[in-house]
Amino acid sequence: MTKKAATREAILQQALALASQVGVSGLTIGSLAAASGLSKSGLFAHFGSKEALQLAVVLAAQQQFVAETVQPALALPRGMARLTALFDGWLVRMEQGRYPGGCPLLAAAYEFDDQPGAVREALVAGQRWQRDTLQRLLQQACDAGELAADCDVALLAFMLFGLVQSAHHDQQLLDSADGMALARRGFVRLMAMHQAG
Amino acid sequence: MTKKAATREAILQQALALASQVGVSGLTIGSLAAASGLSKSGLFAHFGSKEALQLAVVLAAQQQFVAETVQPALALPRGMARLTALFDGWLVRMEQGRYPGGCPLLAAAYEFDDQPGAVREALVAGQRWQRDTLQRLLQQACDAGELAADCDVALLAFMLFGLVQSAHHDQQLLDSADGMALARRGFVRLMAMHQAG
DNA sequence: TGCAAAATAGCACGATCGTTCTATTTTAGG
DNA sequence: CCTAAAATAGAACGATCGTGCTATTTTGCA
Repeated sequence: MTKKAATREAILQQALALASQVGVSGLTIGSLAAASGLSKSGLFAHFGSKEALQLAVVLAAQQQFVAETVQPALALPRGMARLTALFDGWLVRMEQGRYPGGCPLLAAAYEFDDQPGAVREALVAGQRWQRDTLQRLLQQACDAGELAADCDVALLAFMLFGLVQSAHHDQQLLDSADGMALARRGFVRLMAMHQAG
Repeated sequence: MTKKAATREAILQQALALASQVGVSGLTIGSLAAASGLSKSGLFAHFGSKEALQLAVVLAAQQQFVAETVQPALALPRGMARLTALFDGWLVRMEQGRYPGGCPLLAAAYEFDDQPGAVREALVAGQRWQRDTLQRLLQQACDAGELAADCDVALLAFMLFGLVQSAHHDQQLLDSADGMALARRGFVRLMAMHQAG
């Protein structure tokens, strides 16, 4: 019983690395089986369908992001400390190349935005949660008096997410690390612009 | 001789619509042939290989973007007028759903960032040009005294591109038109922040 | 340690992929 | 209008796709 879960976990790790390079929809039972050292049918039995596999991959990516980047930030005190940790952890995560071919979730958003189904639903839910989290942390910084009380948290969350996307784009397509520095400068500037007082 | 070009153009239009939904790498000779009313081999003869087809699709998308959004903006006087026209035209373009499944070029950036070849090269070149253009227009606004002389045009271009990506993301994945309004508010705020004087 | 159960392999299937070849239709120029 | 050339269709190829089915191996428990 524990073997199945362990194998499944190993498959999903391989799948995440592979999906970051060829996309979640570019994943193939055959190639993933070869990468995992399993037979096609042996791997297939773990999921039952390709869509179930894709869904499992997306959920695994989301859980890893939360566990490795969001949770550590939430351990810090509310306000700018927590907010900065989340944003910077996000950038560090992609800077260090957590996945060889870029963030699988950002890529999947583009792949599945026109493909109705469980995968798309999971991506939407994850994205909503992420945006809400960002917004909540911004609001906490306002409440703590570290950001202006009247600042537009929805807009700020929107712009911070834009910084992350631009940084990802620069790193993955343009092979330029400048994006990270630009994103950090953008963050500092946005925060300074909405400082309390 | 003119027939071939016309058919090729028609194919590429179909291909752009299709690629915006399934991605440039999700394009299939068979499905594209069916959508174009041609036979598989008839269509294939126009390009010679799948990679050549993908490259043609990307180049067509780039040319359309330049012709339909960049050129009109360049017709306006330098400075904020031209810059605003470019940014707003960009948003209007996606707001109106120029392609049914979102911008094929943004999606292709995620698909091909790990796939070396001519397609990736074309995407990189196009992206570099676009970023340079944005930066140039920002610099013109500085030179015209409409933006602060010392403002960081590289960072501003980076952030404006982030706004566009966030808006696209919200519209395509979250089915939310709010992203457009947020992007416009972000633009206004960024410009106000760097106003001269 | 032996045995039911769980996990995996092997094989086959229809479908579709990109591509090549040859035949047929359609086009444009003399 | 006729005809060489251009454009398209049709059929076939090996490969790979996702997915069933049945055997075989491996596991955990009595």
